[in-house]
Amino acid sequence: MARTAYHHGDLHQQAHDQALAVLRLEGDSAISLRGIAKQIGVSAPALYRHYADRESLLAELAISGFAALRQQLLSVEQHAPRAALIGIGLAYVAFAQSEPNLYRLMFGGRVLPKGAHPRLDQAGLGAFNVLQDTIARGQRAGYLKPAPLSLMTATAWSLVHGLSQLTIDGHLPNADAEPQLAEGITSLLLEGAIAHTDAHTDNNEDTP
Amino acid sequence: MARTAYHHGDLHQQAHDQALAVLRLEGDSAISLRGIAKQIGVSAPALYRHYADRESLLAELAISGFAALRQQLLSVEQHAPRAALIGIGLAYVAFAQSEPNLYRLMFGGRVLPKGAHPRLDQAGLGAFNVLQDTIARGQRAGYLKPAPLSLMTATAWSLVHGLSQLTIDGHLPNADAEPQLAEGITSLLLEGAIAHTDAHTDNNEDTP
DNA sequence: GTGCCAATGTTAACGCCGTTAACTTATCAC
DNA sequence: GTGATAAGTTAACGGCGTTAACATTGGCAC
Repeated sequence: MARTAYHHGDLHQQAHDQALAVLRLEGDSAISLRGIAKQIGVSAPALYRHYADRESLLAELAISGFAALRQQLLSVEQHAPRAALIGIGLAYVAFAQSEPNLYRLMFGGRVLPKGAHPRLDQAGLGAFNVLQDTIARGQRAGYLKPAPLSLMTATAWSLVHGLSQLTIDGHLPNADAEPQLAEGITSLLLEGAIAHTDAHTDNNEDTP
Repeated sequence: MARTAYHHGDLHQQAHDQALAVLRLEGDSAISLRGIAKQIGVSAPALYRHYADRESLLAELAISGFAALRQQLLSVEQHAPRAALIGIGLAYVAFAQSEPNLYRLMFGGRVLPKGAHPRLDQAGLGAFNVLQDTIARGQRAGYLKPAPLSLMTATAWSLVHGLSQLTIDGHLPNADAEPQLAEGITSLLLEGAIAHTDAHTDNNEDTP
């Protein structure tokens, strides 16, 4: 069976793209199968040949979102431990801010109760692992204290996820100095996470 | 106009309670005005005498959620700075875990785009201020370093909010040791936030 | 080439939803 | 009592997800 052009063409991909466009502009609640079908120029039940239901389409959007997040995190320079850790935090928050509606879908928790969609869980782990690997590298380099890896990863992820969510929803009152905020927050956490080897125990900022 | 019993009774409050019950059991997307009206024993348009639309009902649920969160945070013992800070973090996460669907509604971001509902924003600030006051107290006591208050508050809030969201959605892989996790995370951040006065630079736990 | 099968599309319909319009009823002020 | 008004009613519109039943088309066996 050809995947290039059949009755209509690659309806699967077109529906995915159209749904992503609606998501970006109006959020996931504005995604309707009937609306997508109409804008593609196809009948609504045709979508059910490619997606089991509306939730499956949203899950696929979230999966591609996690893949994109993973790629953005993988592109962070990994030479200097401190720069890598701060860089990955900034990259994470930057992704959420560049795709707020997609990020809300990925972590909204309303769709797909976490164990229902194996591919979605795996995609989330793929992004999570990049963060964990960076922290493990910082530990092996002796930059981070040898606390349990799971604890440090959970802490770092909680921080960047919380900051992402709060900023894209406008909850932080003084979000004006936002880039400095992300860096300042990451640095503040790092000061509690670095190994105190009599080298950098105090305010050791490397920002101009 | 009496507020005790009219045609039906206190429909406003009953609708609120019924919606909250549905929210707790099935999440906000399961809240339908028709369903609530039917279970109360009233006609669906009757609800429009008390709520402008479905979003207003959800906003009111979120407002009462923020009030409940504020009360829970206010009940934290405020004597010792470190105990107060860890206690408020644990209380915050405990609230999210005890009311996951309500917490998702409060911070979901899909409903009420942040500036649309003034009472909702004010309720959020009410909870936020308790956290900020605790941090300010810790600074005045000399326990926390004199970094900008907005930065420290944003960091703390990001951390507890992120941890709450990740745990209630089951994203943290090893959430088995969850109470220890919340405390360990809070302590880890604190080690970067406390003032290093040659008094408690290392692992200075005050828990049994 | 022909014929069949499975994949992919169509229209019609069901039941639910939010919301509005038009109307009815009960309570309070006087 | 008698309006005015708040609080309820039924009827209806349009949109939604989803399913059933039917139609079409591409590709493969022969």
